[in-house]
Order: sequence, then C-alpha cells, then structure tokens
Amino acid sequence: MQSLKTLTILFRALKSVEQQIREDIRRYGLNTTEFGVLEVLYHKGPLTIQEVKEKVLIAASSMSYVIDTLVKKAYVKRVKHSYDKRSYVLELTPEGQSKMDGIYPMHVASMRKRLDVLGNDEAVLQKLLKQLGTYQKKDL
Amino acid sequence: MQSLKTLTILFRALKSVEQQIREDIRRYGLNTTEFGVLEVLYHKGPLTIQEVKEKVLIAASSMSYVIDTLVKKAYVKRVKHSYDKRSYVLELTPEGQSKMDGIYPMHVASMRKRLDVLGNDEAVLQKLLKQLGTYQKKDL
DNA sequence: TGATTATATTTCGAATTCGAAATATAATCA
DNA sequence: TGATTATATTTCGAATTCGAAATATAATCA
Repeated sequence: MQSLKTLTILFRALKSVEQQIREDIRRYGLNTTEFGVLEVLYHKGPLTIQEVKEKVLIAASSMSYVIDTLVKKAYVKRVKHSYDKRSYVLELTPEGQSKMDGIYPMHVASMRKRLDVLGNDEAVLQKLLKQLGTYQKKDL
Repeated sequence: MQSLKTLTILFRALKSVEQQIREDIRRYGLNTTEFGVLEVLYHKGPLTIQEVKEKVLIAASSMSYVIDTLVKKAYVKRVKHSYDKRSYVLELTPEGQSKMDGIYPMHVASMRKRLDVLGNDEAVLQKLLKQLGTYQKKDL
C-alpha cells in the first residue's frame, strides 16, 4: 500500500469512539481527558504525574491543568513523592474512588456494545494498534 | 473480552501517530486539523463545508474557525453554493493546491515508514477500524 | 400555500490544549 | 565535589475546541 487511507480510517474511528465517550461521560461532569486520568489511577493505583502523562499522552502543561481541575472536584490529590522532591504522586481520593465505582460499569457496558461488533477480531485489532503505537521515530 | 483495553490501545496509537503528524507538519505552518481539511479537499476536490465536517469529524463551530484560518492563509476559499443558499463550497486556491503538492509526498513518506511495520496486516487493520468507526449508536 | 421543522453555517463565551520559558531538584561527569 | 545537563512540574499567553444560541434558508406537511 502507498496511500494513507489507514490513517484516515484510524482518525475517523477514534473521533467516533471519542464522541460516544464524551456524550457518555458528560452527564457525570467529566470530559474525556479527566476521565482518562481517573481511569489510569483507578486501574493502576497511585502513580507519578509523569507516569500518568506517559499513559494519557498529553502535554505536560495540559496535565497540570487537568489535575488542578480534578483536585478542585476532589477526585484526586497530589502527594509529595517520598524521595524525589521534583515529583508528585497522584492518587484517587475516596470520592474519586467511589465516583469511578459508580461510573465505570456503565461506561464499560456502553463501550462493550460497540467493541463487540469486532467479535473475535478484537484481539487482532489490539495487536495491530500496538504495533502502530509503539513505533520508534528514531529515523524521522 | 470484557475490559476496555482495546480502547486504551486505540487512544495511545492515535495520540502517538498524531504527535508524529503534528511535528511532521509543523514546519509547514499547519496544525493537524488544518492539514486534515486541506487533505480532504486535495483528494476529493471541492466539497461543502458540511461534507468536509463529516469527513474530519469536528464541531461545526470549530469548522468555521479552521476555515477562517485557512482562508487567511489563502489556501482555501468559500464559494457560494449554486442553489442551496445556506451552503458554501470549499475549494483549494492555487496556493493551497501547490502547498499540498509540496507537502504531501514528504508526509506520505514519513507516515508510510510507520505504517509499513504492519506489513500485510494493514488491510486487516483498516477493516477492523472501519467496523469500529461506523457503529450506529441507536441503542445507547 | 403558510406554518413548522430541519439543515448549514456562524457567533459567542468558556474550557481545553499546546509549546516555550521558568522553577526546582536530580543525575552525571570532569 | 562543583559545574553541567537532564528530568518533573508549573506558569504563561496564544491557539484551538467545544456546545449553545443565533441566523438564514430549505424541506415538510397540514
């Protein structure tokens, strides 16, 4: 292949999924980035801001902003890192925890409906997207 | 499957690709949305604002903004639709055309490098992403 | 046909995102 | 060890994005 059709399709798929998530999650007073951060902490437990940033792939300055928002909403708190004084560890507050406990099952249900159209190919899609995502751009 | 791992991977893949595109295209003074709009017109020829919006999947209000930007840069112009007075047809100016002529080959080369890691599975990825993207959310 | 509903686009204000520069601390290396 | 370079985070200003409301025109239907 030589065209970039694949990228076009990738963009459209994501935008479409993102729109569903946005609408899905809006009534809980969260946007997709906020939800993304909460989701990481929900699944991985407390993590450094830097580590969260590597998971959600947004600019450092955007991280600061999202975290401030989540702190204001009392879903998350910054805890000084034990030995690296540059860092903060992010963790869910009890409110954040129970917020996610309340939201997450519905979110999974709604999203699974869409993902289920893939059937057994879901694992294949995962594999291919991982290949795409982990490409090292050393040779650009 | 029951988790949303697939979505996580989808997001990461896209963000990573998007970052490459952003850096790739930055030196040409364009951002990803602007480039997306130009790309659609470059490939499909003149289209209604509405039609472009359906391709790039951004909010109508964002469309107005991007178009204004592209008009200021003289890459694109709004032409009154022949019979539907609500609509405008968007088309590349000669400047827009030659800009894309200049940029596009490099962009393809850079992106193909990444896509080529997929090998023959690229067609499979397209198929699966299309399935994901075209899901009708009638039953949400 | 005239009233009502739908569609295409823009305007508005607020929220979000970015990149560059600033700040603070950690790691490296001469 | 002290100077230099690297890393984690925030601040800043500008750019981008959104959704709701406004505007204009088209389509529908009583």
